[in-house]
Amino acid sequence: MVSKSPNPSNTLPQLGALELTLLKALWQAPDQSAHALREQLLTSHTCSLSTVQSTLERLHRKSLVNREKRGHAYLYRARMGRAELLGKLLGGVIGQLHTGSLEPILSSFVDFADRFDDTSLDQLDALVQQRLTQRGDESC
Amino acid sequence: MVSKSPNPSNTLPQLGALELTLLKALWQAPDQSAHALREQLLTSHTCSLSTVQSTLERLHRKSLVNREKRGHAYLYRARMGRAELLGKLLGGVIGQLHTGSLEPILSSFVDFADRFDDTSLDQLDALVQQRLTQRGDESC
DNA sequence: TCAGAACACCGACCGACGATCGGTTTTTTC
DNA sequence: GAAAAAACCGATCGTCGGTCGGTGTTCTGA
Repeated sequence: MVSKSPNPSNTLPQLGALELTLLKALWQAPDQSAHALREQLLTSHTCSLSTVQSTLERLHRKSLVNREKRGHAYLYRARMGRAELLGKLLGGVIGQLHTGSLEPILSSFVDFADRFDDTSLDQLDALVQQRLTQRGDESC
Repeated sequence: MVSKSPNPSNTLPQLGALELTLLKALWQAPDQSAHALREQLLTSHTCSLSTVQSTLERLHRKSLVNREKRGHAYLYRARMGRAELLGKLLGGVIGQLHTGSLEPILSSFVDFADRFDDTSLDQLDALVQQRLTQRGDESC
């Protein structure tokens, strides 16, 4: 097991810059080798193959990517989608600051959405309505 | 030297456990001294006064608390409310994973809210409606 | 079959950061 | 002026992400 309990469940491990870059690359094109990923990054970020491998290894330990041996190389693939990871990270941040009541959280988020652009509140409204309808269907 | 040159603007500084604890204490009762804060923490977390002071100093450097000299001691006060900080942190996480389009973000959040408990979607709906109405008022 | 290429694997180092503390200096206060 | 209290100044420790080189293992093609 990897736990070692360094984390009192207080904070979730931060994602580093390269980790994030690799995840994004894997979302764009799954099942890539370390070699391919490094090639793909060369325009924006140059580093050795070892670095890419180590970082992928770390992502694997964090259960953020799966890998499968193809020949003698690994093919990596993101374990969860962008939206799912975002949900997890949001949950982590919220967990740090929650008061028990959900209202301040929702309020903060509506606030955030409202500041984003002019149409975001309407989009949010639409999504909520859609979800409410959907829920109504399921419960009957 | 204290180095500085903090963030490559990639990730926002993580809040540590003690930092968070102190922040929460300051939200509950503003304008407290390091001494008072330490006293208040003794039940859950014992550490020296120096530790509390250093941590408050760090929060001050991060512009998360203001302080004012009262006698020979500082009185600390959170610079932003819980909801505001939460908004900032949400923005940070979202900034790491945004695709340009807002929709996946909103979707992730609705998803998160829906899983939280049975009433959260309705609460969210109410908040959105309220905000929409409010916005309509302002624009006229 | 065998040599070289490609890759995983291991360990090391660095810089940043949060937590922690002790010693020293400054400020209050009696 | 002396004692108490607090700020101030490092110093240490553990974790983490990024970085790399060396070594061993596995393919692959001539």
